[in-house]
Amino acid sequence: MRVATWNINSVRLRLPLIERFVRENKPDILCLQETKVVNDAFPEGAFEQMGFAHRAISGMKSYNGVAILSKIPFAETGVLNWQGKEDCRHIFAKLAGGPEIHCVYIPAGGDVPDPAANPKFAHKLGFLDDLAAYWRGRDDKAAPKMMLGDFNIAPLENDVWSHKQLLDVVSHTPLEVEKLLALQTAHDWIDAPRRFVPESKKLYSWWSYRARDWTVGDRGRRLDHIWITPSLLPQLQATGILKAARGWDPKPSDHVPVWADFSRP
DNA sequence: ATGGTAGCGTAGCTA
Repeated sequence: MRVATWNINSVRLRLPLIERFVRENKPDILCLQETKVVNDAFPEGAFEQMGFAHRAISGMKSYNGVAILSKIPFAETGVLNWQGKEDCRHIFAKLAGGPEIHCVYIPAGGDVPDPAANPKFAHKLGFLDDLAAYWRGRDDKAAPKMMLGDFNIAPLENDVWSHKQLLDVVSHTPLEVEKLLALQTAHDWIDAPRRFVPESKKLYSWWSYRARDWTVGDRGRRLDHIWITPSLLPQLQATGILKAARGWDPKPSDHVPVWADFSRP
């Protein structure tokens, strides 16, 4: 079973690229963030044709939006809200006879890394606190789950192109990294791609649009993550980050797909 | 220190 996550930055605009990814990489479960479309206008037919007969979507006008597209039936789906906002950032689906899958889009947090001066950064930190409290409060720690998506934080030194130069840049500040690690601890989450790529090696999933040439200097960040519970670790076979998708034509997302393969129990 | 690009939706917000 292959599970993938991709911040697609408009599901409607990026449909041809999604079709290419699905054709070439054959995910069984595809989690999307920043779909940027209300549910009524979500291109369900295109996903049906790609073989995703089971779909959980949560979208709003212009911003955010998450979706789980699946070839495997769901036993249950739901939407979760944090910080008192219904802003379409968290959707989950429990597979029939399989793990629970949480697709999350953590707020980006604006530009100023000070929660007193920047409400968007305060929202990001509060969202992380709420999510950690949710996972700390669940009493079924042993049940297999994964949480994946655009977390908008690159926690490790080699999750960014320059640790020193990004210490004051939202996405890599010590404050939000600390909150992300607290969230990780709250449910014993395992960082799946780092099981295969040592922390000493650079690993990115995002390259800014705001560069003339995204390949110059390889100034990336690992903002997109796949976390799994220890109960799923024995089934984890491989992970990958499809860097080539950053250069796909026409009009790529600034994020690339991250995937993980699991053996079926 | 600033601005750079992208998407939605058609101005300005968010990233």
